[in-house]
Amino acid sequence: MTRTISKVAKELAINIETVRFYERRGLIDQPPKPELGYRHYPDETVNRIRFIKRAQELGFTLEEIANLLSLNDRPCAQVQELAEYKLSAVMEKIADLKRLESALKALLTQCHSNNDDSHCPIIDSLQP
Amino acid sequence: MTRTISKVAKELAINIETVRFYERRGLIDQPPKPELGYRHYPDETVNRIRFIKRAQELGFTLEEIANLLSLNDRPCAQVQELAEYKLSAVMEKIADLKRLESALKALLTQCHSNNDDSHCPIIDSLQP
DNA sequence: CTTGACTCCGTACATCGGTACGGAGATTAC
DNA sequence: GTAATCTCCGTACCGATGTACGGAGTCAAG
Repeated sequence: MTRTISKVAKELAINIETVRFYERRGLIDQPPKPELGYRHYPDETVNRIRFIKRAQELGFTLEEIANLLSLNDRPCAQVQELAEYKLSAVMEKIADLKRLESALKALLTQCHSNNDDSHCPIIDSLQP
Repeated sequence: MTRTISKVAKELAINIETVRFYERRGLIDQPPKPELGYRHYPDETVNRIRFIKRAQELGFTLEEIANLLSLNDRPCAQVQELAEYKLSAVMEKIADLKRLESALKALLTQCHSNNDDSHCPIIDSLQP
């Protein structure tokens, strides 16, 4: 059951280089190099990378994920704190984007009621 | 009325380096260097940078802004198209972030009804 | 005239999350 | 046994938007 790096990558549908990158970042351990042959990767590594990928989907950065991994079996309160911080960042970003959405919609509305194609309300709004 | 680069930067509350960066990117022209002394920047440059900054607030990238600038006095339809594309990107991003928001909120709710601090539902949810 | 502030220019560095490359050695398939 | 594939390792690069640095020239105030 020797799982070389390419097996890991295939299993997780990621790039070999990404696995190495996570090793360099200290997110996963690099297994020892045997006297003969290639390194082989335990289940734990695969599970850890799955953890990383799921946490990424929740919007955590690799640095925050390193943090989460080190908190494993640590106070739930600390994990909560990180999640709450992330939630507030997400909510703020949503608010920003909604403002942007409104501004763009308003400008487009102006364009739609404009019948002079050689002159654009959006461009006007950007002028000094 | 000589406006050197630092005057431009101060007037717009940006960095000198940023002005130079926009020159390198071709977003603004670099004024000719006089035989004696420093370059001086016309009103037009200041206005152009204001345009750039406003367009950035609407979420356009520098590349898109270069596009907008070149469209100045061009068909409104082309500007609209860019704005519509940008609007749809913004809306998609909002939808993504809302999904994320829900997921984080759900996890935090689980944490709040958890009374064992040494064990965290969020961490559990990330495990294989 | 000297000192300090400003400009000019090219280049390198920063972030974030990877991706690409290249050469040497190891392994596997036929 | 030989060819094709894989691994290992270090390093460089991507895109986006700047920021920082260093040395030489220039200007302005006292």
